[in-house]
Amino acid sequence: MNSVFTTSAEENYLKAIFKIAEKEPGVVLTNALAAEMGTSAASATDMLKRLSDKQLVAYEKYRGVTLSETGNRIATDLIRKHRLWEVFLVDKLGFAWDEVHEFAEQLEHIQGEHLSERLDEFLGHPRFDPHGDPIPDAQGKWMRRTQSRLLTLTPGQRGVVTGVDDHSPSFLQYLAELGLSLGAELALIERTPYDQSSKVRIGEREAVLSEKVGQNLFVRII
Amino acid sequence: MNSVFTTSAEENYLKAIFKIAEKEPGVVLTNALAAEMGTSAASATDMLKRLSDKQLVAYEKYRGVTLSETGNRIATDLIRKHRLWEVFLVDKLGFAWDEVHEFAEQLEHIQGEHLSERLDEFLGHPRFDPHGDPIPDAQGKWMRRTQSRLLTLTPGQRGVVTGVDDHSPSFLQYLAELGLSLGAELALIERTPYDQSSKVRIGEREAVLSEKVGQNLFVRII
DNA sequence: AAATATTTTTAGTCTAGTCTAAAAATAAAA
DNA sequence: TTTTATTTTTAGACTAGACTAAAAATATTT
Repeated sequence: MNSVFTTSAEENYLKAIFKIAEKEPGVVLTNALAAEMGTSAASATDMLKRLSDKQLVAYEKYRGVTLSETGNRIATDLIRKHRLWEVFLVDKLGFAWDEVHEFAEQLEHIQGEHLSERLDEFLGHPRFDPHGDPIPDAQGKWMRRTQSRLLTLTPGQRGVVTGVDDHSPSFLQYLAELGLSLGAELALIERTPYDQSSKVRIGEREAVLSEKVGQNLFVRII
Repeated sequence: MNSVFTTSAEENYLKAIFKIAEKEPGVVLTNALAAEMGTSAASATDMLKRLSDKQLVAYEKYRGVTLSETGNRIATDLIRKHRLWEVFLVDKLGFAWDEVHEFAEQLEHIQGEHLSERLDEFLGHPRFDPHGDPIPDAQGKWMRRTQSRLLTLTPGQRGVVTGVDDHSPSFLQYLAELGLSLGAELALIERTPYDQSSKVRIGEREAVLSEKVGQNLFVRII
């Protein structure tokens, strides 16, 4: 349906623009894009010209870039495929949630008719990936959800883990060791004013979580 | 385990060399390789130098090329992954046997630890792909099988469809319409001496199959 | 064995995507 | 508002993988 041929490199830039604009709405600057991609600003400028020629972005020299309608659609579809493949890798192949990103990074670029529809169907139309991130539907619509950072809980409140804001394998592994996978329940016992660390109960166990963890862990308050 | 980084382009050449050598054992000539790859002889020569530098092939100017131990291992592993993904696409995602080649052609290049082991496990260690081609095991060992071309049957003999020697979508679709999927039974009623066409019974139906079909359809005689 | 045909390699060019260094534009400070 | 700092773009070069045209090597005929 999308009629524009895109290379993997172009697709990765589109995703990066989407990701930056998601956190910081508005125009995306060349340097921010280069940093996100881990390349030089010169390379980013080069690519922005290509993407602009293909009408995938609105780009004004020195002023920054935004995704076009088509560019947005492609980026959304990539994220959809990335997250569907992650569900496949975890639910069906049995990988841990910290092992799947690199695979999905490759799998999201697989081209062809009906692949994501069939995959989505096979997986039972999952709405969230193994890290709790929402999976846009086939029309590119996003599921909205109310979740809070652990840091915003007050002592006595309880929550269910719904997602993370840091996808690094080390953080994900640490959480898994603590028993804090998606769906796990925790209760905030107290917060230390000095360093904003959170003492929590996880099932039978107690643990002290740093401010950094409190910042990067999402829960639904129950 | 393989420690040699290979690009998708290099991998496709290794597969092509393997494929040619499989049909016509011995040294593979540059022109044959170029034809198989759909490129020019100059491009093939270029790539042979690269593959030779990486010790993936034994290449002698003007004399042709053979796969090294490592090259053979990589090609075998690609075929393994290709065929495992085809099983996934047909058995799990519900694609038809004529729709999966292009997807698998991309999926076979996905890199990462343990992916094919996990996929193989998930699929129940299949020994043949949806076209009846054998899937080498994790050690690169091939399953050998006794099968005959339909053309070699004599009237009265019965067989089970075990594979095809032509993977084109049009042939595969035609077979599917005839009810000749993998595992289907047929009986040879008669063979016309004039054009070597085969009149067969498939369940309740009868069909006349051309010499070309008889040449490209494998059966196990029962 | 010489002439001709075929195959293969070399030489030179192209594109996508990367880089560094230098130039130009914009933003911030004096 | 002029100077300084920062950001962005341009210029030029590199690599992988492709191409065409020409040259060289091998194979086939006569």
